[in-house]
Amino acid sequence: MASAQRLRILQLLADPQKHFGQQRSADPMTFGVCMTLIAEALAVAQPTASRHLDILRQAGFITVQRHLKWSYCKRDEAAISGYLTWLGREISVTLTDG
Amino acid sequence: MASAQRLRILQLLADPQKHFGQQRSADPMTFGVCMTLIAEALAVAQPTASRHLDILRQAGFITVQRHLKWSYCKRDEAAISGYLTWLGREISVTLTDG
DNA sequence: TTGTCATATAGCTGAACAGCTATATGAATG
DNA sequence: CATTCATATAGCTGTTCAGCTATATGACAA
Repeated sequence: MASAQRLRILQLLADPQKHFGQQRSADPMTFGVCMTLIAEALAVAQPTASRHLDILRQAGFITVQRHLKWSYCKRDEAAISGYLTWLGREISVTLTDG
Repeated sequence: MASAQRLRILQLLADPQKHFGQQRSADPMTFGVCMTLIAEALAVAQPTASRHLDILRQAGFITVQRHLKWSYCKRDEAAISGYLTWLGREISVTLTDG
């Protein structure tokens, strides 16, 4: 699931204030970040970002919350860390704390 | 780096005794597992397995030790768990112990 | 109800990838 | 020195994937 671009999205969303502080419609920390800003940050066209974000959503790594005309994307921390734990078990590694 | 087939190889090599107990030329636990047996276990042609194993070796996840006419593959536990730790930091997750 | 804006979908293209067969290499054996 | 066997390389094919443009959708604003 984790292409380089999708990892990058998860990285950006880990610090919304830093990367998306310019968002005016809603607080990026509380509500999440709208897709257009994410597309800009990745420097890809809007449909490209839309597809990446949809895949992340299907995989459960982000939630997408509609409000007015925007879709706000936010990390699902439990799902992300759960995935890493699963991956560690899958290849029989005892993870060290990060 | 981690395609499904390459994850599968790491899984198989996590328990050499169980999956490659039939290896006669050397103890799979101590020396590693030869490529032909891995190809059989994956049910792919020998060159296909050879490429996967070379990629795993380049990535540092396995070591390949030549002895007589065989190449014995073995997990590099430090590299694997180091990778997972790196991945966790990369996406800003504090890993839980597995 | 028309226009505008954010997002989604359709459909295309080129690159990367995993599989295969055929063949080369290199070491050990007869 | 020829043969055999494990592995590597070359080269092909079909599939997946990430990007794009064009266009549809759906909601709010005028």
